[in-house]
Amino acid sequence: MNAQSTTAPVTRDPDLTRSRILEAAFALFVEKGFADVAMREIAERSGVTKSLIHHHFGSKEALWKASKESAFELYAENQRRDLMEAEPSNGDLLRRGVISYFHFLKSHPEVVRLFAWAHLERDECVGENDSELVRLGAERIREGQEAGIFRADINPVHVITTFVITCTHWFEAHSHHSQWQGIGSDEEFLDDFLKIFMDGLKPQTS
Amino acid sequence: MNAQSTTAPVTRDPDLTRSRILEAAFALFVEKGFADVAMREIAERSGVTKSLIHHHFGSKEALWKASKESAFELYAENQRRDLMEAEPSNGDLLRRGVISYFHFLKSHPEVVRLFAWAHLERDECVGENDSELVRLGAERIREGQEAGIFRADINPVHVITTFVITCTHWFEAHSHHSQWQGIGSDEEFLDDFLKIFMDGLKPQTS
DNA sequence: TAATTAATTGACCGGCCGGCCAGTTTATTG
DNA sequence: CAATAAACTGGCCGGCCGGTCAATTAATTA
Repeated sequence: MNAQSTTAPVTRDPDLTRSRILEAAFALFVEKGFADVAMREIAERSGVTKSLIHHHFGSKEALWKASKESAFELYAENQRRDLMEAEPSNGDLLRRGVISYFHFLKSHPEVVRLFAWAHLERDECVGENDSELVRLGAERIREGQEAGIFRADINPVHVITTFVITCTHWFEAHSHHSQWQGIGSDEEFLDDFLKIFMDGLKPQTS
Repeated sequence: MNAQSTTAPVTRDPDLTRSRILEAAFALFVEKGFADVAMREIAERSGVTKSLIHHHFGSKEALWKASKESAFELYAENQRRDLMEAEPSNGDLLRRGVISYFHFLKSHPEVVRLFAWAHLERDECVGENDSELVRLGAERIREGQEAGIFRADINPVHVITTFVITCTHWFEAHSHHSQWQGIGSDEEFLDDFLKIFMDGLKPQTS
């Protein structure tokens, strides 16, 4: 036990520091949005000086942007995997896609909330980022339409939009409709939505 | 032209003042949310002193609450009218309800945004306020199910939830999906959604 | 009209905001 | 090992924050 043993053995790891800051900022932004988070809070939560945050990220805005980007990475990674796995093009493909999307959102409420904050500040990069994914999804729908699996009188992009919107807002406004008498659980709602959605997409006889 | 003619003829109207303050606050809260609005801005916009706002409303939080309530009044008034007009119970009733709801949101973006802010701060009064409306709507669906107009294997509340969620999020996340290549106009999306929704609700043969 | 009440003002408060800067300490490099 | 760069700290800045208060002015009441 030498003289220095009382002070922590200070070893530096800039990458770890950076990620710790981002992690803390992310959590706070998710919870309270950009305007209501103070740099001081982020500093405290990440166990780091306020100045050090500026050293690594430059400004609060930059940190906010980085948070949004890391949320989108989570999102995009999952979506890409979904599209890859979706190779076997049986009729059930879309159904499984919706279920997978729903459960991704359910298990990643941070992403849902961060996107919601971004929407309110009319952030456009969110849409830029996943437009390619939507394009791919819509292409699959179009194929299904040509194969006679889905009705052909609907814009394929609107098919994707419909289920994306429904899943997203189900979780985004949970505090709202969870108070509605008689409303079911996540799974029960998903089941009912899928009945309407999948049957509504069938080629209509009449 | 007497000596006082240069100074404004100061006549007081507390009610007008109050509503001017609320109007300014409402607009700012809609645009930037609670945290990012300063009392000073509200004062400036309404042409009134900051102290006077406190005199009339007490605090920033109270003004925020008043804004949310006035948004809900707009919302509820419209919904009630919709339900009243919906007396003739032909099969087309639901379709017209959805269309009406969609156009209400389209013409009241302030309401959409204020509700979105409220969701993010996990405000629960929004849901409390319209749960009665949802109950009435769900009752209509249930009647339709008993009459054989709608499929009976779905929770009526989920039918209401599905279209409310879709319409709301369509406008809430406009900045997001408006960037998706090939997406249509408001009306085109509504048409396509209605095709899926209405046909998905029909009693299924298979 | 005198007295009381309510609307309105401007100056002011402590406290927090994001950001900066001059330093110290550790790591890297030559 | 010396020198340079990078990580990191604490203290400080001007400015804005929501809120208060005493004083002034207009409306109401007796």
